[in-house]
Amino acid sequence: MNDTQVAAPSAWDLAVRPGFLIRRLHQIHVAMFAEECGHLGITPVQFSILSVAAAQPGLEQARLGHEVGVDRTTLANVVARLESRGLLTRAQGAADRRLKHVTLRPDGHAMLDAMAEPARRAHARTVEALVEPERAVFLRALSVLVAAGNQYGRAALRLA
Amino acid sequence: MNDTQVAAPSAWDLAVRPGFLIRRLHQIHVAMFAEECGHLGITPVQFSILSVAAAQPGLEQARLGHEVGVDRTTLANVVARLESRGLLTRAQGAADRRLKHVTLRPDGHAMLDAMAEPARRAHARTVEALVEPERAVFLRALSVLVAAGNQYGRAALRLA
DNA sequence: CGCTTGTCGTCAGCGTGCTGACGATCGCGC
DNA sequence: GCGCGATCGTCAGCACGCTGACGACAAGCG
Repeated sequence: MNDTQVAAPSAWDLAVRPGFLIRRLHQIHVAMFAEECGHLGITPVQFSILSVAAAQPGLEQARLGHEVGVDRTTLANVVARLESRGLLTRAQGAADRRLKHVTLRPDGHAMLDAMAEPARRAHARTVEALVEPERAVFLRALSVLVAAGNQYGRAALRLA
Repeated sequence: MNDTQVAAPSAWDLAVRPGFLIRRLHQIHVAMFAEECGHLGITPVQFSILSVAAAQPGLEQARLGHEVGVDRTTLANVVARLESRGLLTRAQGAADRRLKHVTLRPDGHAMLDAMAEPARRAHARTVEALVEPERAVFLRALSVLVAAGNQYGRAALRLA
């Protein structure tokens, strides 16, 4: 071990800090997603929201946020953008008037269809550099870490 | 196999999309980092910039951005914040007057010292849920993916 | 010398993600 | 019925990260 004194910054290279690598990989994935899907003007988060909204029509914003791991404030912004583009609608709840139910419109379904193939490519390319035994291990480890840390932040997933 | 028609969104669960997991893990790490270091008012990106600026005093903004994988526009914002807090200085270059050389001030070094231990904990906790053989494999895979995708986006690392 | 090309820092603008706060509403206990 | 706490959506404000554009400057070329 070293003296706790030794804080020589180059000794603790950025490239070995897990959080640093995760941030960079996220940037890389977003760039690849933009390359594949940019012409459609949809971001990864918007794609996730459309996917869940298609699978569970009428879901209210709070639950939708839990499904996609998006903070309710952020979700309101993103959904507002998608609504203004005519991809979905927000309807105030009848039983509980606090809720706003989100439902895809035809353009939203069409967008999902158009995105299926390019989005699949973007996700595949993100982990393409790993050869097969490692890739599966990596993705499993990723799932483990996300499940373990799910309670952190405002955007905890519902996790079934 | 399915008809390409079948776009049933729940069939392609969010939780198996690599990019989705990476985004969530990044959120989780940021939350853990805030929990450990929030009282110091420093974010992960700011910590990376301070680290590199300490190791390579006088580095200009462009190179600094390449070292930390931060777009030059974003870097200008972050550095401006750190400067306004007195943690570093920006000095216009003498030889090349386009450049702005970034150098840590004493408060910046003190901040790095104060952050060393909590930041180390935040990074460790991010991958804590993996037991040892898998953790090393995961981190190596992360490095491989970052190296492979480094050229994407505006924030490519210099990679030695 | 002047022109072109390229780099560096900056700006405006947008999207994601967080905090802290607020009004509106619901459910519970009384 | 009424108040109390909890929840839902929203707002203001801030930090990252990107695009496209711009002025300032450097370096190469004719």
